[in-house]
Amino acid sequence: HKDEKPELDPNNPVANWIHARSTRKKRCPYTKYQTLELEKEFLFNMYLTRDRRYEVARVLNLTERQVKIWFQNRRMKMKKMNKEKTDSKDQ
Amino acid sequence: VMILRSRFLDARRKRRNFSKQATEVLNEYFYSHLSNPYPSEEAKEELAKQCGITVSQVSNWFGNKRIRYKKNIGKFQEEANLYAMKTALGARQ
DNA sequence: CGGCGTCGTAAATCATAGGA
DNA sequence: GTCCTATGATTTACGACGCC
Repeated sequence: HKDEKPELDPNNPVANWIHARSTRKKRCPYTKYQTLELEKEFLFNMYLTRDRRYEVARVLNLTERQVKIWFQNRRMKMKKMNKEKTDSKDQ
Repeated sequence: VMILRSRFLDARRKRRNFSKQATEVLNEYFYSHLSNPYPSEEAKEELAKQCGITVSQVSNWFGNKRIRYKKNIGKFQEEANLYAMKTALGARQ
């Protein structure tokens, strides 16, 4: 018989998996205050203007990149919550 | 009706470990796709149906399983062998 | 091209179920 | 009930790719 799929290394099943780069910043949980303020801002508007992003980052001592990503993640969370709500209603 | 609804919501609020059969199904998929344990959306839906859980829960399960397996392959060796054997036996037409 | 959008995920962490 | 580990869910941080 033949090897149809490239089973690269049976001793290394993990070799082909997705791996985070070593340069990735370690996850750093935000404080209650930071999260609360971010939630308040999200309630005000789900999408940030550049000025608001700068201001929020400055006040919470986060980078603009962190604030941008927090909003992206928060929107995905909202989407997931809405889906679960409609799914349970529609059975 | 309100009682049933609230009971249902309460049941959802408390985390429960998945049933033995559900875990069995998920592990069978995981170990039979060990070189690429990333089920497609369609596969996730099928697994969710078989296990009686949501697609999100299937995604969570695979995410947790991949990282925990990778972090300590040795700890899962026995389990891996068990499911490899099970798959091999089942594959004999 | 740059930058922000979503989507799917890694990895760490949280919360607590469950069993000794 | 206490202690501990396993397990399911949530939280940061990216990579890949899309649109404008």
